[in-house]
Amino acid sequence: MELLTIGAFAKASRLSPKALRLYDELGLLVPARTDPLSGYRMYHPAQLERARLVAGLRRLGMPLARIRAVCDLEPAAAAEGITAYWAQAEADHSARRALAAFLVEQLTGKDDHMFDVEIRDTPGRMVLSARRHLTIDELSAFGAELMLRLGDGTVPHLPGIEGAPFLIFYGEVGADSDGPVEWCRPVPADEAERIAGRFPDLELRSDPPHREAYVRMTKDQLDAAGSVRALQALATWAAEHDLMAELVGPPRQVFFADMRTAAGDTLVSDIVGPLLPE
Amino acid sequence: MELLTIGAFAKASRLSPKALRLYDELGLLVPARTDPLSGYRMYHPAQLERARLVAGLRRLGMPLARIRAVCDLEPAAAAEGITAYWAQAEADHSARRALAAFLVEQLTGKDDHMFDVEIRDTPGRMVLSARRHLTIDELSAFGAELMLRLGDGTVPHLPGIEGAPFLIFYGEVGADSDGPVEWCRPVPADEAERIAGRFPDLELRSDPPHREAYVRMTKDQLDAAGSVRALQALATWAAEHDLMAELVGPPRQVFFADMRTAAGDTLVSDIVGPLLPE
DNA sequence: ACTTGACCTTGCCCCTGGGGCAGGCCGCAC
DNA sequence: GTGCGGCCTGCCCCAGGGGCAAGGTCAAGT
Repeated sequence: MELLTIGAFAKASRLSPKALRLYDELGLLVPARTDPLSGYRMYHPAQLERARLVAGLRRLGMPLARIRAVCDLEPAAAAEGITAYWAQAEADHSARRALAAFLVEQLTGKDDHMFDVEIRDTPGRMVLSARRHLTIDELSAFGAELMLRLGDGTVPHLPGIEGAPFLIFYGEVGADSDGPVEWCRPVPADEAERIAGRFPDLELRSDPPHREAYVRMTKDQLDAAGSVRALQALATWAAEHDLMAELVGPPRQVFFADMRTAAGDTLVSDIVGPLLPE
Repeated sequence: MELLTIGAFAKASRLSPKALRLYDELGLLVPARTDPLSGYRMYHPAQLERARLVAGLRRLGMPLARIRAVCDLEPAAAAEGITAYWAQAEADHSARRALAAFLVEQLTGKDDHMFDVEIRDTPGRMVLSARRHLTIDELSAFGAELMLRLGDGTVPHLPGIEGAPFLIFYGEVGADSDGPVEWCRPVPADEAERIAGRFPDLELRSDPPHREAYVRMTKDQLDAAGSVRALQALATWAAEHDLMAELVGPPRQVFFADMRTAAGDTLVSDIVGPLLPE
């Protein structure tokens, strides 16, 4: 039951001596004894268990700092830590899988539809809004519930496109990224205070007037890939028209038709890039 | 249709200016024009397409060198390149998934069976061997075919464990790693030449005498996780007995029972770590 | 004509997780 | 003693940028 030199321990643990020196320096896997004169590191065979765990976690791609945290837990908690890490890794991987499919589809040119970008001036108006962290799955459910509560019979709406409810994407929204997003429902200015009193969980604020570029989308186009392509079309359009500096603020999505009852090829929503006013 | 500054192009492509400068330097995405006096980089809107492809591939984790190769292909070939890259990423990911499950299982202690390590001296003998690159799926099929050709009725075998066919793992073997491995079938020395003449695709060589440590495994234990744990047990044993320096050479697996007909709890195979003789 | 502020440039150091090498000890066998 | 192999520290290197500093540019406002 003697101690092992770094080389022998490296062989037994399938870690490199270099890595073992690094882990020593970081306090992640400290040799049982270090000769004060020669500096030789000596490891105890019982340290193999931890060394193998470290090696395994590194092969999973876990950063050393997190490995240290996991290793300092009891086995059951460590297992949970690994499970949690791996769940995140799975989520990241499936996001990348979707991206890979998107890129391949773009390149094979299966969907070379060009979006038409339009421009319009949107007046300032009061909105009732709710800001949340939501993934893409929760997004439409939350929106539907909100629009039900704020339906035409309950709350009067402004005429035209500026009366349509919209969504502001302050951050990326995907299967595992969650915004934040803000659902907004325009309300007539003269009744805004009264209406807001009936919805204490919603914020009343004003959305300033601005110009905006938008792409009109059918219901079928409104999947994740379609939204990305619409946003790209907006950016391309702005770049071509020397308007990138004016393209400011988080993107929006305006819903002007009922998503549940619309046919697939019906225009239902605008993907919007706010521009500086004039 | 003016040119864009690096900042505007960065916004439109969702790449950072820093990354764009790097890609310029690497020749991956060279600005349409670089002012020779000021050094200002100016990008054409049409370059957005390539920039977005680069950004997407980076998000997939593809290295810049490979991105350059992919981007310089025609779209169809580039799509194939991405598909190939992603297939590898999927394979890596599922290997890591298996490892994560293994580590969690180890920590939750569901299988805390301790292997007994034994030691024996194996005499030198002649072997007929075939060396191949095989994944874990192909391994047993190839072995079964070989053993059928070299069955007892066809080729005489040595008595005892040293007559059993064995496998040498020169490299890791998994779902996506493929060795190489070498199947070996011991043959009597005095008939070796004659037998070898009948199998021109097999190599006749001598396996030198050596001492070896081994773990005896039941059929049920012989999955990937079990083999890993057996190899770990060998290394732990060697470490505890101050024999790491003697534990040399690639690991082996000796098959002394018929894998197809054996019951799950029958001892069928030894996982072997060759030691230096004496 | 100036100033101001936003934007751009290069250059440097930082990060992770090591690999590889140089120069210098250590320890063991002969 | 004298190799030889193993071990030590220290240094530079990699990808793929982030961040900051010092300084040049550009366009708009005064």
